[in-house]
Amino acid sequence: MSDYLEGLNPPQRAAVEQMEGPMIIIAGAGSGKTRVLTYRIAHLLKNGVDSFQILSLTFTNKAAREMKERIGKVVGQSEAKNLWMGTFHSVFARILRSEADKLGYPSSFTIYDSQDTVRLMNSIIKEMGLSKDQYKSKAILSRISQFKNNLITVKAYRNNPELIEADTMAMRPQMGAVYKEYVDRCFKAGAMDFDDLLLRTNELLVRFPDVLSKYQDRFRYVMVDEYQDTNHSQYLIVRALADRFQNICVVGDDSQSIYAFRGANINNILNFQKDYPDVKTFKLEQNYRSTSNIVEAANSLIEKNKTRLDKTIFTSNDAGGKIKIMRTLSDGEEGRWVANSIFENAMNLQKTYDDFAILYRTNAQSRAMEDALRKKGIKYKIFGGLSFYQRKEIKDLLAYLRVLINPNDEEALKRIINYPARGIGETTMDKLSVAANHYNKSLFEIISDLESTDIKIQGPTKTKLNNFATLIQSLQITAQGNNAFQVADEVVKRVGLIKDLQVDGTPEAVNRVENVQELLNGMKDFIEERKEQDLDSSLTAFLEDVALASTFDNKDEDDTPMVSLMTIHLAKGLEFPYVYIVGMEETLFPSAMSVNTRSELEEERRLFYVALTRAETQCYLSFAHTRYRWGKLIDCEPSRFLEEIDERYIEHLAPQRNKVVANRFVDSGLFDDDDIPRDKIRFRKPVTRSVRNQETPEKKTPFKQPQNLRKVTPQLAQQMNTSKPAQKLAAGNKVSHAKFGVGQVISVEGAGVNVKAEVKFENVGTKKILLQFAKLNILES
DNA sequence: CGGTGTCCGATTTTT
DNA sequence: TCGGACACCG
Repeated sequence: MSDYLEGLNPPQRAAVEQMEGPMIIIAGAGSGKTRVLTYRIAHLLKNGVDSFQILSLTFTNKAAREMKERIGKVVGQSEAKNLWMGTFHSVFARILRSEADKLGYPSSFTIYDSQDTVRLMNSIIKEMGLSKDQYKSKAILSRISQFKNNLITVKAYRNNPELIEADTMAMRPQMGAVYKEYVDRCFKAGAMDFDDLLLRTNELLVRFPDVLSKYQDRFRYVMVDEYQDTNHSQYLIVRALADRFQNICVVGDDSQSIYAFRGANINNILNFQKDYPDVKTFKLEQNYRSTSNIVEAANSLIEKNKTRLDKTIFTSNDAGGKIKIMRTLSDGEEGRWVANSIFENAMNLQKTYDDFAILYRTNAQSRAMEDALRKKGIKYKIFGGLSFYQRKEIKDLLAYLRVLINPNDEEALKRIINYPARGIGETTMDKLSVAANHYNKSLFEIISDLESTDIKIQGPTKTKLNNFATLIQSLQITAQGNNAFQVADEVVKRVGLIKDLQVDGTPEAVNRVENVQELLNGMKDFIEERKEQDLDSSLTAFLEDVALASTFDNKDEDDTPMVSLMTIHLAKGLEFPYVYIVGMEETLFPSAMSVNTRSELEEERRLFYVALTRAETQCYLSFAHTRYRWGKLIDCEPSRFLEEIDERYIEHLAPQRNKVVANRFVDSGLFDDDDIPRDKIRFRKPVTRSVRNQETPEKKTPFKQPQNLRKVTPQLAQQMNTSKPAQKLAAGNKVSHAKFGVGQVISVEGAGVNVKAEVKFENVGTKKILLQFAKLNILES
């Protein structure tokens, strides 16, 4: 019956059995945190708490799903399915839908993803006539994100001279106006961005005490996982909800806080004890995951951080192998070494590729690894990067669906209004925008009732717009009473979304058609799954799921063992027997952006700590002396983090470089035991080299990517030149052109349809002209 | 209006 | 080095 308590160690068990009151579980890496969380919920349920009364917030959808499943195994699936469990964003999106009218939003509001917000910001900056160099949309958006996560509304911003001053100093005096316009436009479009899901929840709870009261009463037990990564906005929500019953349990590890860059506030966990004076604290300090060498190495590293909670991770696991450090000359060699090492380990130790992971600081580093793995014939999968749902063809279809549900969704509408091409161009769109602004209506409202405006749009264009409106309206009718899959299928057919692609026939087009097909299949699965669980399976629900899905939520259909490649951020919460952490170099890891302040550097160190503690059996670190970055070959120095690990736990695989004549490489001094102050060396900027890499470029073999993974740029088959050369044109020829007049050919380049000539015209100067189009008459050769 | 070529910026991490 | 945004021509 309560046998689930048996396998727990004393602190774990104590945490599980503590049901009431505020509590914090400080859970070191690999200390069985998920287990404790799972069992604690099961324990609550077994002790008479209603599953509807438990709210459990996790960091990823995947974590939520897994936990739900595990709880189901203890208490039964039917009981588990009523739990409110999910990410902050998905749980509160759900609540916001049911309360949307209070905030003036439609319950079918759209969730803008980052691509949508960038596009919107671009148009705002353009429309406001601001310089796009001073107002970089990404920078503006991240500033706005900061505001929102700290509950600084437009109004609050305007009343805050300090912020205004700061933005003025940063050459962005219009920041407030941009912020206002952005918020207004989202609101008009019935759209929320990621931050709005939290901000609007706060608004809801503050402005409507009865709503707050309702959810306080409902969620008598609140649990938050990865508490160290919550931002201020999330903090306030949790606090408000738990205020009545004070049954709040947060779990986290300050040493694994790695999301400060997007607003996570490590003080939320550091100060939890101050927020709830009668808090009960539980520390899970025994690591069950890794060898003691790994645990001790990680400990010796994280000790270098000043701001941390007091805890000591220990393990009774075997010592295992030491952390192995490999030094290579180039990033290419690093890749080859990793691939070889994985190959040999898999062979010698009888491991499958699932047991291996390659972790890196930046996505760009994956390329060298991919090349090497591919060459070695090792299967791999990349997490992160462009997700399935971000692909053009998928976004196009989703945009149609979004418009059906919420025609005011401006970004979706702009995306599809002329795709497939309907002859509705920029000029028309500009006119519509102006009208929308003038009449304070959405674009779609204007389009569907052109007559009531004095908009000057010509007959043919008018017809096109009317046709578009009719198409959408009739699809909207289809959308009623049909499920998500049926609607999408209908859209594909009626709109002719994949027609061009099917005709096209290039491998790339075929792939796109397959992707669309896969989305349709995905929708079928979604509907079935949701129905089984008695959950909302509407189109709205599907779109929400997609908007909040992360790369991890892709379902893996291919189960051949593959090496996992991902950024360290993505690796949090995962574990692998063999872990390779690559690119251990200054300015890469720690990132050049993070070495200026202590807190940023400490976050990088925590990131490294997270990376190390992913490894169960063996951990490898590698760095290269040269690396291609920004298309240039640059010199690199070993990361300072390498020498922050206690030597006792380290083994160098390559001869150290101090005594050898390292001719072209300036000695970084890393392995020297000299007395030169480290800073002097470390902060030296890498030198850009002009020397080209001597290695012969590897020939890329066509490679079929596994499903759902980041797409490798399709290698378009070189277009064969079947058409006859347009003209026999050579340098020196005298030619005439209808528009440019007479000139002399300077050079001819390119092949087939791409033949172009550089011609120096007497009157208009030098032009490059594609012979396929331009009619050049040869006057003299 | 639509397709193609050119130029510019990106590379810190993402729910 | 590569992809996206923009300009320009037909």
